[in-house]
Amino acid sequence: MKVEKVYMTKEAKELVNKDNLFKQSYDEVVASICSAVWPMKSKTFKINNSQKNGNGVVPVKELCYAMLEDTYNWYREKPLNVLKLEKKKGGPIDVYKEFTENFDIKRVGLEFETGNISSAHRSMNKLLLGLKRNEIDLAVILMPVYELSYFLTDRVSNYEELEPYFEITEGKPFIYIGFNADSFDSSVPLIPKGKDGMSKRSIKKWKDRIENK
Amino acid sequence: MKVEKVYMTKEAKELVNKDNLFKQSYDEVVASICSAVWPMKSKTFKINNSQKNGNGVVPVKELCYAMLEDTYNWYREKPLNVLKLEKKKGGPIDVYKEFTENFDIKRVGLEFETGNISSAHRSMNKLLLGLKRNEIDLAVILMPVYELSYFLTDRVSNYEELEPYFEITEGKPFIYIGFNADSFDSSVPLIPKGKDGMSKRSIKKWKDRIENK
DNA sequence: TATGGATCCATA
DNA sequence: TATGGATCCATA
Repeated sequence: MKVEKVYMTKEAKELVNKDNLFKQSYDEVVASICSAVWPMKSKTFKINNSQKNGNGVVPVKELCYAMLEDTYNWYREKPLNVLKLEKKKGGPIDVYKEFTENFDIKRVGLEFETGNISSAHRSMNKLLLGLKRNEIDLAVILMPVYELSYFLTDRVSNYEELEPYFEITEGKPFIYIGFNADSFDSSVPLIPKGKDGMSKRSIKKWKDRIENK
Repeated sequence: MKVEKVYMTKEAKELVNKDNLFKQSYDEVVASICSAVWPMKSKTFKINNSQKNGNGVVPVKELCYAMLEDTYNWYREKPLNVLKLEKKKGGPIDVYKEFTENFDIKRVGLEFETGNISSAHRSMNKLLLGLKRNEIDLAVILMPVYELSYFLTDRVSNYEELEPYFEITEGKPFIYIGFNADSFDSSVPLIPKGKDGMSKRSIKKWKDRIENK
């Protein structure tokens, strides 16, 4: 996969340009999404472009998650304290890592969005809440660009459709990353839809880290 | 239907409490949602509570829209200029009215949310964008409370699930209204799902108003 | 039961 | 084609 479009708010640019830990977090996210391939044995991500909305989305995230968790030690499903402690409703942040150097700690929250585009708005709002409550220091949203989403399940999140709303996060350290397939090829297998594509790899959850302490 | 939970940001309270036009807009929304009934000939809204997620949602909005449009002259599908003029992606605001008195004009945007809860986040963000660009002066979101949503299509928007995110709109004039059925009754018909419930009533669109000028 | 998601629909 | 929505799924 390749990164095709990136938008950083002014605040995010500052962090990434001037701080090594934030720079590292950004680089890890980019390296992880770039590591995704299709078909499984391929060295690049080729998408079957023979039919609009022909491919499912579930396997798309697998290799990226694997690299974030296994290579870079990010954690999955970090609950927001604001929701947990105040007994409010709401689920965890998708992917999370604390970068430390001496006594410095930088917390980065990432949402990998392949759900319905409306779901990307919830992700934005969740990350906004995390920033507002000072539970993360940088927010990142990863999603397909339009050109790729055209061949995935109808109405999945895509960079271009969320773009008009980027300005809502002005003043906050927010990064939006749009990725695309490396190539389009009508001869590669379609990515299966439904549960067929579910991976069984056990995920590296924040909860488990906490409990094992 | 009855209004069961209401949250107004400080800014919204000020507007509604101190300004007759804003007060009127709020009253019209409340009167309209309260006018919804089920079954069709009934005088109140009775929901079949015999099975979780048993009822569809489409017909729920019909009477409310009808009253807003026909009795109170609200318009449907008002495009945001920020999206239209700047050629950005994005659809219109669901319901809209300009209240005028002498040279005073108050613009109210309303989203009636019965889609997936994630869709309510998009509605929030769209209204935020409208406020930010000074295209509306007050934002309102109408949705079922949890107790009612339990008997509607799985995962529809509900007041309680959006509630933790209300604080994102702090500092903006925002009103959240949660409505509930008047009673629960396992003998009334289930509200049909799918296209069966579609009404054919032609809606009062902002576009048409503009074009008829 | 709670929550993020995946999928396909209806209409303009 | 574009966009909001409606519906049901998978997992904890």
